Amino acid sequence: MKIASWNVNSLKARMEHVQAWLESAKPDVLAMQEIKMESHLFPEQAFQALGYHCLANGQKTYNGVAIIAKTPMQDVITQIPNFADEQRRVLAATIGDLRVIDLYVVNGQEVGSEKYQYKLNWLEALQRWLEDEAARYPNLVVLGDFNIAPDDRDVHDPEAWHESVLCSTAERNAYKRLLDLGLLDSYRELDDNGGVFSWWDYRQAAFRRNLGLRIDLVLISQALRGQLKAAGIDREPRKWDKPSDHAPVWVEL
DNA sequence: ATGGTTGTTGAACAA
Repeated sequence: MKIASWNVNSLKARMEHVQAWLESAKPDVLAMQEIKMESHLFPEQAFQALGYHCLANGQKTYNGVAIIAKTPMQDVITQIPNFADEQRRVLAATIGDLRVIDLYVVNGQEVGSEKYQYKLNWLEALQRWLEDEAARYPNLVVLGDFNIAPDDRDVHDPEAWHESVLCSTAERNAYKRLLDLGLLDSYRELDDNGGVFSWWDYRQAAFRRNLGLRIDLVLISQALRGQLKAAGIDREPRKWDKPSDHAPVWVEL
């Protein structure tokens, strides 16, 4: 079973890329972030034609997450419980014997900013929710755009990024607390090497120069560790014309 | 070099 995550940076702008990637990679589940459209505009029929069931949790202009899956989805949650938030950033569903939680973590803009504080508050609320989800669902997959590079191996220039947003100690500690719930970074389980990234800025030819960060992650619960066959980051779509700034990341269970 | 690029909405914001 192949499960993938992709920050598409506008599904309207990226629909052709997503369709092309689905036809080549053939994931059973794809969690998307930054669909940047309201739920009723989600192109459900086009995905159904490719054999996918659809769930969308969108809003106008910004944010928005969606999950498509080859089998039906149940027990859907579209917001972090007990956390007032206008922004559409989470989507959870049960798919077969898996609980899948799609996240578009707050970017945070700059350390010390209001948006950074919102990010830390959001991560704290996420932690409380995932404690419940982890207790309820042993077979848990938490994936998406985490907007946190877990450690310096995930950063092209750790000195330049030292204590800046996406790399700060407070963000990394919040990430570590998520792992303390019994979650594993599937990519790191199978590859210790640095220099492998999932996001490259559009500016300064960052992709060509591999000036990136690994901020798109697929976390799996320890109960699923024995089923982990492979994990990867597919750089190909980042080479296409008018790409998303993120690459799809995936696991095979 | 506080630059640069892209997407959405209509000059500014977010990433």
